[in-house]
Amino acid sequence: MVEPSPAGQHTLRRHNSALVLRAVAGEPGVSRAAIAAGTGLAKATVSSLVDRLIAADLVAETGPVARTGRGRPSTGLTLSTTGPHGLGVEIGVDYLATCLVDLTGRLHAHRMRPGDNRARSAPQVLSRVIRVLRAALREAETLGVPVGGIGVAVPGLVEASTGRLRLAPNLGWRDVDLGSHLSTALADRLPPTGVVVGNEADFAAEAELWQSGPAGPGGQRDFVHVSGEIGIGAGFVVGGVPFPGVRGFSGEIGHIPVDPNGPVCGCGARGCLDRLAGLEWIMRDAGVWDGRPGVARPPAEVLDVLVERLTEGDTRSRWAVRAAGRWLGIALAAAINVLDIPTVVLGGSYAALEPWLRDPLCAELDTRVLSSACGPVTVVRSALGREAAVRGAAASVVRAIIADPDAFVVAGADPAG
Amino acid sequence: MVEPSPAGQHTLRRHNSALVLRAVAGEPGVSRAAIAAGTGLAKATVSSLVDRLIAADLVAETGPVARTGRGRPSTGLTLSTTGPHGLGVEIGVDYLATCLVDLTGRLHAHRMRPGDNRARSAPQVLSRVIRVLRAALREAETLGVPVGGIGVAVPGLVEASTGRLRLAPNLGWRDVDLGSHLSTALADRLPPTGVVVGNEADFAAEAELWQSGPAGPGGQRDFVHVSGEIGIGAGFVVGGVPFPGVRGFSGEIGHIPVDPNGPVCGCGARGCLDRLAGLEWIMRDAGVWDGRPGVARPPAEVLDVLVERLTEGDTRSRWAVRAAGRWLGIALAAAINVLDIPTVVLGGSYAALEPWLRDPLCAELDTRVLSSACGPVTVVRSALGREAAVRGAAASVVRAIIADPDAFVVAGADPAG
DNA sequence: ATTAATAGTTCAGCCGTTGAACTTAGACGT
DNA sequence: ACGTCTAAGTTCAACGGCTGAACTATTAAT
Repeated sequence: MVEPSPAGQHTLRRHNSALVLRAVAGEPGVSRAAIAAGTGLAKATVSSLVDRLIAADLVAETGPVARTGRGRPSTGLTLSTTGPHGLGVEIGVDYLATCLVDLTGRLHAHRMRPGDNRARSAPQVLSRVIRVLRAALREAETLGVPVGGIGVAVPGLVEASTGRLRLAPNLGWRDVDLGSHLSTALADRLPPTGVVVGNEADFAAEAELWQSGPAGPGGQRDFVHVSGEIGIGAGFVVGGVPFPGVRGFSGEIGHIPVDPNGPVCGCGARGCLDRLAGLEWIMRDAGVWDGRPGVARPPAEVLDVLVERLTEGDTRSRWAVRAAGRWLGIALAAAINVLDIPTVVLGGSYAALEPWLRDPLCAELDTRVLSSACGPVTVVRSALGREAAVRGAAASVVRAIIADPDAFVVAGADPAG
Repeated sequence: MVEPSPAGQHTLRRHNSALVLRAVAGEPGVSRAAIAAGTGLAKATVSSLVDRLIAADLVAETGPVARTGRGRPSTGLTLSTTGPHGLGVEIGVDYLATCLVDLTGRLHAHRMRPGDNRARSAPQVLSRVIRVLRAALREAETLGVPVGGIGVAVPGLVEASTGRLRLAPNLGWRDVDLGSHLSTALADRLPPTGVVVGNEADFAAEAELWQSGPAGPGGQRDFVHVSGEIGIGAGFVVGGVPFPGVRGFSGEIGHIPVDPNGPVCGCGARGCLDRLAGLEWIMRDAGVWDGRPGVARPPAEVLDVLVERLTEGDTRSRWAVRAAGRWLGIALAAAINVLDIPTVVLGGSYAALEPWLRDPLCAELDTRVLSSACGPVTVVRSALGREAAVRGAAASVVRAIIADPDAFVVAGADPAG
């Protein structure tokens, strides 16, 4: 929704600060003059804004030299690497991951702590999350970098307005008020932006957007990022901005009915995509894993075994992945007909399976997406691995700062000076 | 996308003008003082902005009296009924409709001209559209009301960036540059806002939003409006704003695959919703119409026959509509899992069938929408009939003016003064 | 008639942006 | 080595829009 608030002079500053910072982020090393030319702002304005951004340690000068040709050489500007960092946590089904990224998106610290979270109660896991976060905050302190905010990725429906986790089937959680719980527990060290909770698939999409630079994956700033794991989720990016849906529950493509009379899914419905193309079932169908679904997860190595067999040409594995590709194509055709986002990024474990998923997937998309008559649906493979969600959680903090730096500028200007 | 343009003082005016105008639109009869209190702007600012809006004839004073109690009585403000009007045209499969609405959304003139457009070539239909538009413009002139812009509703994929109609299966058209064609043909009488082409389902959703007041249907400003006719389309409204998708092709729920191995649809794919729950097929299955699909359309009265039989309790009709309701539920479950818009408005011919569609539809939604565990999906019936699309086309013109009046204010201030 | 209360206007002041003039700093040519 | 040229960045008066306080206008209540 458009903000229904009055606009004053400070609104201009805010808007233009964001504009300038975005220019710096989009083209590291730009000069003030180039920003002025690119944005349409006057040189004087850009200088004034840049000074403030430098004072807040969001932007840094790369040094006074940057030879171009004739005339006074320009002073390059970049996002400050000593500015506020984003701290990301992912509460996975069988691990806890953290990472720290700077304003440019570069990874500074990454930790992975295995351990089945389904075996523990929500409070147990939460106190572990708090310990892990405190450790990460300490680590940032020893590294000498300030933490701007914390992003928390969870595999479930997160209410955007409140930060409550409403439903996490794979964790077996319901109605956990993650946002305020973590905020109060960390009240003594709460970073400026606070704690933002979100869905892992949405964060993964954000990481993809970040990783692939300002142009986005495949040169697109609009894409569907599919996180294919045990459960299948999607994150949407429209015009370079995440689309969270009304309440934040968008992207649950794992529960699109692709075969209305098909097998029963864990959610109780019949023929959900999760049940027909989820990693667990692909592995069962391929015969690379014989665990019962939902009881214990296939270990990460099983994916490697599957890929190996696929490479060798194993018929059963190939058949299983082809079938999954077709079902995925049907679900994505539904999603694209609904949303009109003609680029698909295969992420998570699907990235590794892309060579074998691609053809059956594209075949379904070509016949079933109405707008494919007006231009093909592009399918690309994610550049990021399984750490996409954590990185996205951390990056979302940083993205929020870049999208609206002014609050941070005035807040940061006081203690800095 | 967020606009990457610099913000100056004029941007403030623009934003705040829209803010004030929206306040007037949302609560007809408000005083300047109430607007100031409601928006947070200073009284002086509101006065200044209102004066400009009155000068541009977007706002009118209702007369200097409006007794409240003690103190100086307030001067009520409303949207001007003599201000710019929106002219809407709908190119239906077997009719051409026009209408004229004022800033408040009230219908001033409405014409319906039957005639099968599939029998004619696109240029033939276009010249007829131009004649019809010229007639409507003359009529507006004799009524003494200015026309602010023209909205054109078409049953097909319209490229938002260019106004080109890329594909209209039910008309048999491909790649018709409606926008620029109409603009040049009407160049001598082109209204300020020009010509905007859009999908009929999107416009219908916009009409629904308008009709149901600032709160939206069912008190929601987020909903999926389903236009159920021969083809099934949907328009999405998120936060009170239409969601057009990346290229403007969103909402093609008629081609969601609901039964991957089902019957072949006109688009070539198998088991599309159109083929299983489109009006033509409901009528065939119900036995109220025996025309061959796609050859000639069932006349409008057939719907009345169907409704009559349903009311009488005819088993075959009820069975056919129940089946359609289930398929529709499956498709909408997919859409809602993707988009997270938990309110469905049944529009078009589906509005008349709502009593019989409702139960099977809701049953599917309850089991198949993952987030239904966090709150039920609401299903309501549209207040508007089949004229929703034309009205939406006209209303979209007016909505654009209200959303960004400033361009109109400065443009209108010159010739007015 | 006086007082109280509310609506709307006027005006000096503040703030951010702007464009022009100015300063800075290196490259090129002789 | 020196002056000239070019482009980057800064300074400053001016402009436009918002604001709060003071002021006027208009009605009800005492």
